[in-house]
Amino acid sequence: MRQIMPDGGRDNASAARDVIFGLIQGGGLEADGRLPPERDLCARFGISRRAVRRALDALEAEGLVWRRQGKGTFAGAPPDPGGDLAALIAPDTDPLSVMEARLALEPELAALAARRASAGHVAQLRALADRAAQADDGDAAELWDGALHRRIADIAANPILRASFTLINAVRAQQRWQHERQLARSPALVAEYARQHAGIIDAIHARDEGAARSAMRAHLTTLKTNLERVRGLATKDGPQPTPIDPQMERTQS
Amino acid sequence: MRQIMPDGGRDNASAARDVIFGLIQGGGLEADGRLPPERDLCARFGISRRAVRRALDALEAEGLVWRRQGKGTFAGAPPDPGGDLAALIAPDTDPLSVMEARLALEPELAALAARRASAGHVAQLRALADRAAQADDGDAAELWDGALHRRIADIAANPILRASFTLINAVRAQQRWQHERQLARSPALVAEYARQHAGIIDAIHARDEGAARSAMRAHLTTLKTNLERVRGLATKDGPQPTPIDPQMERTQS
DNA sequence: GGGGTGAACCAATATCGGATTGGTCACAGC
DNA sequence: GCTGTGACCAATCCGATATTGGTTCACCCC
Repeated sequence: MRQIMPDGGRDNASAARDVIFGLIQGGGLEADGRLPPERDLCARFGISRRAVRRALDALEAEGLVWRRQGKGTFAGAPPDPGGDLAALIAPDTDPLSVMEARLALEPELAALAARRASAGHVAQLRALADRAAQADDGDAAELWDGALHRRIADIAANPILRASFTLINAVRAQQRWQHERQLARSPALVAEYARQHAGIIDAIHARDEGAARSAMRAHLTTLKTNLERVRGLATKDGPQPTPIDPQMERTQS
Repeated sequence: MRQIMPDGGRDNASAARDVIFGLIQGGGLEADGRLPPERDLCARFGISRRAVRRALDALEAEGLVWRRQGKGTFAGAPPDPGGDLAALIAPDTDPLSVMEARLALEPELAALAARRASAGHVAQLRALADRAAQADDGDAAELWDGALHRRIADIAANPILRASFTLINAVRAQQRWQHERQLARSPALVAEYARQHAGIIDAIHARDEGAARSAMRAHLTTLKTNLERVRGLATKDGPQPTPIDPQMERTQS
């Protein structure tokens, strides 16, 4: 069998696309998502390299694979340039350091957003806050809450702080402690967060940098307190700022 | 002459430290800041490798060099793990956004440092501040100033904020505007900076988080003002610093 | 001519082995 | 005790070679 289809051209490429797509979804490839070299696929399917490349072009256009010269073709999304940094520092982090970082960054982002937000921006923020408030489960609430905070970071329009904020999110997404975060999202708290969101957005709308900063700080402090209460069943000694020691996490829990 | 000092031990290490320090400041090393391998230094000074390593330990503790197994010993700050990230966002940055980011981050880092600094840490900071104050040229001053700020970030002991701070430094090192930074380092200003450094360190020593935050903010505000003045001279049309976004810079406040 | 095939070539990456370099340890000497 | 010495380990670099995606070209077939 030299060819998938008895006769050439576009039919070969299209058929190859489907077969390769099956490979991807069927899991018939390396653990890292790598799929065979183009030349191997040529031989396997008995078609020209051009047809294989056309098939891969299609899959790439669909966002199903990504390719790198000299490296190979891989299934899934291309790797995130900043993700490796997050993975690098993630082992040294804990919920406290994340909240510290958010408390350092986000109030300033809110202040900058207050300085630079347009009317359209404010409307976008209100829409996001509404969705967060009306979300009926914790997952949805967290999704919209995250989108709101991210939008504020966007409006602040500082590339460096934006990248730092993204880094925090990447660390958070590195997910451990997801469970605690979920617990800190009871309906009563979601209502409280909604009020605080409104306050932040009002301050941004009023172009009041100081108020935006304070409101964001208060919001994050509330979040931090609730997070500590949920997981603080272990560390009972109050508001002690807790050293960032690797071993602190392994006690009692 | 087999030894720097006729008789061994700590004297050799200490003398070697000074000679190597001269190498660093005298610029007698490769363009990338690399200094000779430890074994070469042994041969050159006629002392044991242990003594050389002790000398390098001291320099490393001072933050003047960094070492990597298999790679070498280098003068200056350790390389940014997120350097590629910095290169990615560098095109979108300008001196204003850098100072914004520093103003957002470093006051919080100073506050955390005040919370967590040990007596030894404070001593290190004072030593670095002294060197910065006594530096006789702008390059040296910037070297020691950078080391001081970096050490504060280290003492803050928050991995995420540390990474963000490193990101800022990477963007700054991406160097354009080096010239402006140089101009903002006149002797009179260096003296002013020295006073402010002392104030920051005093606050850290006193464990006064609020004072440390304020002092750092004041210091950076001074820096920003001077930088803007220098830049204002270069671009005659006032401090208008290339808006990041068409609609953002209009508020004029 | 348009589309396809095959082959060659290019550029980026991986891989492998040997050399280099910082990190560490055991032992001897004072 | 501390210091010097040597040896070894682990991470890194360097060069040569192979692999891989990207590109171009001549050629063929409807």
